[in-house]
Amino acid sequence: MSLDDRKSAILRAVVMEYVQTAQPVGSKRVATHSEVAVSPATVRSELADLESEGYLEQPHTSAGRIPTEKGYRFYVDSMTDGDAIDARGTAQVSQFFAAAHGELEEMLRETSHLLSSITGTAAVVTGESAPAAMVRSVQLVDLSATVAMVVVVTSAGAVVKRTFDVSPTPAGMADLASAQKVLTDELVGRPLAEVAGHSFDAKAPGSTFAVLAADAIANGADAEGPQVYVDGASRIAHAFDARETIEEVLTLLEKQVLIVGLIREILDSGLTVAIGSETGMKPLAECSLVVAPYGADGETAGAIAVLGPTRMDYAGTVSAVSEVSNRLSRLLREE
Amino acid sequence: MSLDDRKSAILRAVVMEYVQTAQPVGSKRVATHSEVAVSPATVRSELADLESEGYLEQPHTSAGRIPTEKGYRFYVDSMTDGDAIDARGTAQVSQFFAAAHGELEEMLRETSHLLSSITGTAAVVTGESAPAAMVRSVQLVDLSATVAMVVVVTSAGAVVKRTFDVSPTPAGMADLASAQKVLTDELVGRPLAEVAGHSFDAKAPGSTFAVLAADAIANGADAEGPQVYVDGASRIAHAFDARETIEEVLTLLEKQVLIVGLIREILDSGLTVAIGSETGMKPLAECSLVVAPYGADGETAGAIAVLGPTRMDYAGTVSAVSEVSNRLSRLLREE
DNA sequence: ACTGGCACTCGCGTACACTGAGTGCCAGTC
DNA sequence: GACTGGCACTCAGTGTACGCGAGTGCCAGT
Repeated sequence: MSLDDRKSAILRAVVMEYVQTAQPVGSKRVATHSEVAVSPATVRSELADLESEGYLEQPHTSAGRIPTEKGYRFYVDSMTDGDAIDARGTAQVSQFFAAAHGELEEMLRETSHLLSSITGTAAVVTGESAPAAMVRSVQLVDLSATVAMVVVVTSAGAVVKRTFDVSPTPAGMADLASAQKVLTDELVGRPLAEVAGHSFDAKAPGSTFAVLAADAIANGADAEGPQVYVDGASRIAHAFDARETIEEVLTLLEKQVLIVGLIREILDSGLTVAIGSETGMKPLAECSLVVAPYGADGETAGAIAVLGPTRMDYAGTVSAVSEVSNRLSRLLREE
Repeated sequence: MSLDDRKSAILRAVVMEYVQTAQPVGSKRVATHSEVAVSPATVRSELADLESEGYLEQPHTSAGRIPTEKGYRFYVDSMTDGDAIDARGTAQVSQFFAAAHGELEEMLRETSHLLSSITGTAAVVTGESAPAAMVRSVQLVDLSATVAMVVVVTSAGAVVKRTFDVSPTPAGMADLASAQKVLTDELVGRPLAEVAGHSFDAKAPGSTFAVLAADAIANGADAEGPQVYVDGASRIAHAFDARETIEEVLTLLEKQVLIVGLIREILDSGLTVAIGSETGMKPLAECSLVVAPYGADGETAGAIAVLGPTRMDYAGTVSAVSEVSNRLSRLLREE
């Protein structure tokens, strides 16, 4: 099934040319602007073969060829690391991570911005999914006579907070304090996910409060899910001409439904490229998604992804995503 | 300067018709589809007057009229509360606030979603700007040997967190605890803004830590600014046909530069409608912005806003924004 | 003061021819 | 046998011409 060298070179040339110009590319162009040293007529014959094998298609008879999904897929699979060299982007990434400061959430937000600006399209970064983290600290704060708030700090430095109604039980500051002690004693060091199932000693002072607080946190952790940072959504408007497509893609980004599939995608494999229908989402028929996990010590902390048109610079994007994912992982490891 | 009754009625009819159909409206249409009971010829004469006075314009000679900014402005100024009746929207708002639960940030996020879905365009909600809030609780958490985190809960239930490097001072858990006591004693009840200028008693145990933590918080509060929730950005793609416009507006929403001007806008006045160039931003030449403050007890906690095309349903949008702002304020007051 | 009528203006859609990029195929060459 | 130049063919895109129709401004009549 693999193509001979010349076909492969021609296909790669077509993809690269099309990505750059957004115009169907013809035999003459390939013959001139690539390392393939044959005449247009020969190229034409090869192009016809590639088309019949499904790697290319013609918008109409008298036009050049554009890659099909299969064509892109071949191109991506045949990419070597040599394609990835992009000094400007790498420098930008290095600079960014050198200047990175402590706040994780803030940094993830900025990471999405970085990725978007390097790749020139939309970027998505997901944060650590809450349930996996350990409880490091629990604190109760009374906000009013009837409402209190429980604040949990996790091992990753994330904060989960949740208000709850204390009116059912006659409240007092002392109860709050003892409830906090109960919570601290029993929950610190355990995974956040276990808070839901934890049973408290009903006799301990303040345990009624503690239960309320734990319930609140458990509900909150379920409801919230992982943090998601999106940047460069506006660049989607640049990539397509059909307003309808733009709207659909933006809606998807906004709903953050995307990331569900996205996270599943990278569970086992590492850096993944999904092209068009491979994303499994109808509105993304004309999009490609480059995803990579990040995390320290084999643990996946989250994912970074770039969403762009199928007609995107795969070499540059893949190298950018890969670079960012590595640096991000290293940073987490050092902390 | 005010228009006579008939001119006014005709102008209003043109605006409403144009908002609905997006087509330039001609004399015949006005004569038929409105309460103005005169012949098209008469309407034509009036339209010509309105045009020469700058309320309307013609895309080209043989087309109908569309409102100018001045025309929209007149329409908005002449709106009465009677225009605002929209049972469906009101019901939706009521239902939303009846089901509202405690978490402020979460609720503001959902509020932006609500506004966007009622009005069918983009919505922006800003949260309380941090510096104004009171410190309700301070807690220190050690994350690693060299990094600690300070978590401040404010009176509004917001959480400000910040990591800082403790390596300069030989650390110990005991110091952390006493630093926390110092911070709690000295800061609770004060505005967050004053944390920056606060001077600690250098002799107290843990005061070195306390200073580091306070600095971290002060820096963080400066850097972060108010929370901003944007929803329905994708709907912008629906409103314009020029990809360029879409991209510019989306970029603006993304950069959140918008909200700076927006907040200034509503400082003194209450609910405000800014039409086209009135927004003071070039990319918003074809947009209008409906802004209202919300907050309890005369204190402005934040702003809610809707951003749509100049050709928008002002009556419906204004009533929705006004309704949401009122309900939100009431909710805050009750807490 | 309003109205009907009329000549006029233009954007828009259709029709049509022309151009040019690109193709497939074939005969000729190395 | 593989490659190439040449040729006829296809067809999107562009420009021009033209009729249609919506809408206008103006004017004379009520």
